This record gives sequence, C-alpha cells and structure tokens, in this order.
Amino acid sequence: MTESETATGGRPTLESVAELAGVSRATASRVVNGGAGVRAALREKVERAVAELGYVPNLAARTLVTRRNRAIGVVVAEPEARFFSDPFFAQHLRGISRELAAADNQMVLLLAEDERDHERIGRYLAGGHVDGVLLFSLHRSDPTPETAQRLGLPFVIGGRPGWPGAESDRDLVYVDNDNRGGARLAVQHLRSLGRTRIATITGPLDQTSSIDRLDGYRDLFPDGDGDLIAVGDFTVDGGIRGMTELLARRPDLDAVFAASDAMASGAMRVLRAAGRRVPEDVAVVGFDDVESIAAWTEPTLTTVRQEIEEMGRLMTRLLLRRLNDPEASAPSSVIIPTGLVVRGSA
Amino acid sequence: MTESETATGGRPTLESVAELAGVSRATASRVVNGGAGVRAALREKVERAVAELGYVPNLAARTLVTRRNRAIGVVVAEPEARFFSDPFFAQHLRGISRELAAADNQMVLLLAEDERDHERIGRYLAGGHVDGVLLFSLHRSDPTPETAQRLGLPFVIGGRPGWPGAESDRDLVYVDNDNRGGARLAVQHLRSLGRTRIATITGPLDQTSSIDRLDGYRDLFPDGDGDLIAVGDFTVDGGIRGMTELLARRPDLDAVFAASDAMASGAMRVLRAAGRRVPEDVAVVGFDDVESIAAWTEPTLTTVRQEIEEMGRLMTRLLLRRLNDPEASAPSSVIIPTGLVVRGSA
DNA sequence: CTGAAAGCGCTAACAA
DNA sequence: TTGTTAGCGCTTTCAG
Repeated sequence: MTESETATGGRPTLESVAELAGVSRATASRVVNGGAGVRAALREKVERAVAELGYVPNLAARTLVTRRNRAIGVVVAEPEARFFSDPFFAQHLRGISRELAAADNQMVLLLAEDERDHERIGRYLAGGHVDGVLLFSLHRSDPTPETAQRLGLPFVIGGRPGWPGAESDRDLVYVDNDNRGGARLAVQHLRSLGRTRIATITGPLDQTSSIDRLDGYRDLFPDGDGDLIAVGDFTVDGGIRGMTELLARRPDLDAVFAASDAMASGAMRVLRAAGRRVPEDVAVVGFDDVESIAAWTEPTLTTVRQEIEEMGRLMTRLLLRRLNDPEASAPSSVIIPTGLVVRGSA
Repeated sequence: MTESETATGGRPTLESVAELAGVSRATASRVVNGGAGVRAALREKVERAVAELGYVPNLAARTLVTRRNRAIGVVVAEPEARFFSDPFFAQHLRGISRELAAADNQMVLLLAEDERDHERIGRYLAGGHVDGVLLFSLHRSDPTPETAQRLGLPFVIGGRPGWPGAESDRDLVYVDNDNRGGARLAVQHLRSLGRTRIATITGPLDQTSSIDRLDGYRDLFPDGDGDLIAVGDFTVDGGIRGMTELLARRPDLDAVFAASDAMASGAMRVLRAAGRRVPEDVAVVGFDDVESIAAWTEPTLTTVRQEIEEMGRLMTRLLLRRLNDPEASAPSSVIIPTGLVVRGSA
C-alpha cells in the first residue's frame, strides 16, 4: 500500500504532495516556501501536485518548528462599555486587520472584562500562539504588559499608557493621536472667533486621553479659571451634566470645548434648552469626529478629527517591523496629528 | 548534561516538568490534562513542578496531535462600512467572545473586504487553524460557506442567508432576530395609537433583514398602498430622503415605521423641518434600539429592540455544541424574539 | 497506575 | 540542487 495521505483527516500532507510529484518531502517543502534553489522542472511538478491535491500547509506543524505563528493578538481590556458603544473600536480593528492581511498575518481578538479573562489571556500568550501583541485601553493594574515582557513577546500599545511613574528603562512603545495638540487646535479656533470665556468639559481624568486634552486646553490658559472646567465622562449624559454645571457657574461663557463629540452634543442640548443659540451665543467644539454624531447635531458639529484607522495601521506596522527584525533598536512611540473639522457649531 | 528545558525559547516543556517531578512525560501529560488515573502523590509532584516552572502547554504541538485548535474563526464579509459604523458589530463580538471564553476557546477575527481577502481566508480555513466558523453578512457570492462545507468545518451563520433557492439538502444553520415579528410589533403599536395612514421606510432590499422587516409591515396591510413605502438604506441620509419622498406622496400620513433607528432619526428631522410635530402629528417608530441614537433624538425614539449580544452568544453555543458532538443531528436555525421599547416618539 | 515509544506534519541542517 | 535525517512538544496506544 502506497501509504500516502495518511489518516490526516482527509487533508493532504506535504508527504503526499512529495510522493505525487516524485520528489522528497524536503524539496516539496522548498517549493511550498518560495521555491528558492529548486530546478524549474521539479518545481513545476510539485506545484502541479499541490494544485491537484489542494494542499495547504498545516500551520500547527509549521509553527512547532519555526516558532512563528503568523498571528498577532489584539488585547482589549475594557470592562466599561465604551469600547463597544463608539466606532473607535471597530475603526481600530479595521486598520489592524488591513495591515495584518497585507502581511499575511492573522488577528486573534482577546477581550478582557474581568480577572479571569486576564488570566486566560495570560495563559494564551504564554502558550505561544501569537508572535506579538497589540494592547488597548491599558489600565494601571493591567497585567498583560508585564506578561508579554516576561515572555519576550513584542507588544505595542494603543494610547498613551496611564501610569505616571513608568520606569524609564521599560520604555513602552505606544501609538497615540495628538490629543493635546488637537485640544489646542480647538481652543485656538474658538479664540480666533473672538471668544474669550471658553469653558471645557473633560473626559474621565483617569484616562490619559482626557488628561492630554485638558492639558491642551490649559496650554492656552496658563492662568486658567477653574470655574470654566467641568469634569465629564465622554458620554452624552456627561455632557449634559457638565454643561449644566458650567452654565450655573459661569452664565457669561461664550464657548465650550467638549472633549468628545458625545459630550458636545449633550452640551448643545442643554444650551438650546437654556435658550442660548449655537454658535451665535455659545460656540461649541467637540473631539473625535464621530460621523454619526458630528454630522448630525443641529447645527452640525465643529470638532477635532483623529485618524483612528491610521492609528491601528501604524501600531501594526510597528509591531511587525519589530517581529521581523528583533535586533533593531526599539522603535519609539508615535503621535499622530489631529486636525480641526469646521462645521456649523463654531 | 541533564538536557531538560532545551532550546525552547526559554519556555519550559512537558519534558522539563516531567524531569523535575521525577516522572515520565506521559504521566506529566495526564496530570496536565485533568489528571485522571494518576495517583495523588504523583499528581501533586507534577502540579508542583508545573507551578514552579510556570509551565504552559504549547498549543501548536497539542493541536498537531489532537487536531483541535480551541479556536474558532469569525468571518465578517462587509465591504460596506456599515458593520463599522453601528454598534451591531461590536455587540456581536462581545457576545461571541464571552461565550467562547467560557469554553476556553479563542476567537480569530477574519475581515473580508475584497476578493483577495476571501482567498486568504479560504487558505487560512483550509490550513486547519480553527475548529469552526461563525459567518456574518453573507452575500450570495460569498465563497466561505462552500469552502467550509468542503473542508468539513462546522459553521453557523449570523442573519438569515440571502439567496432564495437555497437547496434544501444544504440546510444552513443560522441565527437571526425576529425582524418580521419586530416590524409587526411596531406597526401594531402605531395602530393601537389610532394611526391609520402608516408609512414605512425600508432598508436596502438586497438584505434579508430589510426584506423581513418590510414583510412584517405588509403582514398588517394585506392590501397595502405602495405610496406608503419608501426604500431607504439604513442610514440617516436614507431616512431623510425616504421621509421627504413619503411626505410628498402622502402628506396626510400620520405615522412612520423606519426599519432602522438611524433612518428614524433622519425622518424626524425632516418631519420637524416640515412643521410636523412628533408624535402628535406623526408618530415614529424605529428599529434596532441603538442607544446612542434612540435615547437621544427629541423626542426619544420608540423602537424595536433586538438582542444582538444574545445572537452572538447563541451562534457560538450552537457551533460549540456541534464541535463537541459532531454526530448529533444538525441543530436547526434559531430566531430570537424582538421587543418594543416605547419612548417618546410613538 | 505508569513508562516507553511511536508518531502528528513540517522545516532545517547536513550530506551527497 | 536534492535527499536524508533529526527533531519541534505533545498525546496516546501499548506493555508492564
């Protein structure tokens, strides 16, 4: 009995390809992997056999020897629903997916909601199933960076990591958009419109994106008035609360910079209810440029645009580069510029 | 030389665990896999060794012999941006992720945007890296179901598949929410409010969800008036166009059922601009219950709620059941009930 | 109950 | 250029 195509679940193996082509398994392997250094005649034979059998390499076997998975893990640690309620998440994934596909790598999505998930993910990473990790929504207590570090798994972070005392030797590579610069853009725009009493509604101050946006605002008000700052939470409700508060404290304000489009829309509702016209009485600028909000308020929302998909692509490219050239100097973090999109509200 | 912990990239192997515990590799393996039939004393030794070394099984090696990956693929074929612009996508993923995590399986996300992607995905599936497939946004031309079928890969579809002449022997298993019933609910509600000239704005009619929602509407108007039906596309703009059209054709209408919340919000804008009060003059019901829209229009939107996360969970459960018990009769498709959420607009 | 041994499908020296 | 030969780390008969 010829004993090819063994009990492999019906799927042809390299062995059976080699047999059909009349070559050794090694030669077949060479052809499958690019065919460098194989005589054309043989190569064709093998290629024919591959086609005829519909051979596809078994990656588990390949991984076992090459120690390369052609897969990267995307870890999203977001117990809060935020990641799921705005398009941020999906846009990131799309950017990552595109870049990964171009390099013929796969994306393994790891969502962490609780302690057990983190543990499971740790096991998974330790299992060696991915060649690198992309990390989002890093919280101070997140064990993943350390796990990855210990395992020698390259990783890149999305968004500036939060903890303040990040040891310098453990310089984390991250990609972020220019929150601070974007906030400055927004406030400068309001100023250029002649507004002088410019308030802001911030995001939750335990997130770096919120902090950076607030810092951008403060850059233009070195001697800032605390009454003009309300702490929000990126949601519509937060915008409503923040605006209500601001209006009570400073009824004379003539502009608001909200650190998210959702908050901006909430703020606009409050303003309208209070009889203030936007932008005549109070100009409003948001942040994010979420189309489903910004193109949609009345008036339409002037806001700061961030290139989220680009962020995903960039993170991926950074990670892949590191994988392919581990000895290269660690890439440095990247900040992607933001831009102002002027519409009706300011 | 003791020759344990070989050049395995530093990671401990079963071999090293066995050595440290003073047992054979086979016994160590047994313990790692549940420990059935191993004397307590030995088991403890092995467990200690595992803990001490921080041993984690190498899944590539395990897969190679067990032919099980503990991973399932999620294929999303959506060239259009829709999947990325509404929370549908993310909610599905969350449901899938939760269910998968509970069964200690991983999720491999495969996004297909063009022909090349489909090809790559086909190769990936053929490579045997996942044990089953979850499929979304199936288009008629989508090659994945056939690929999966050919490979003997179990799969479950999200949303009723589109093609009309689905051969009966090839009965596809899918999970959908009750679009038709939900639409009926909406229209019945409008009727119960005393409305008689009830219009509808549909989704794109090449999607089964749109068709089913329209059918639900028609169920209540067996002798329907074509003038009361406008074809939309699920977007805000589509709602605006549809409503404008309807108003021109039937200025006397007193209610609208929009097949998506986004369209409903567009419709409300048009109504307001036309001086019609909602709900006094025209009652509006949407579909989806996307919080960021429905809780947010003025007045808030009465709409049909679908349990998207539950859909994801159910699909996953169906698939896993099939994996664990391949001989069981093929599960049948499931339709998840929808419900009406009454708010301000109707 | 435990260990020895035979592979899973593939790549990578090393020889020829 | 090609084939031979070792494994990669793990599970799983099969003996004992």
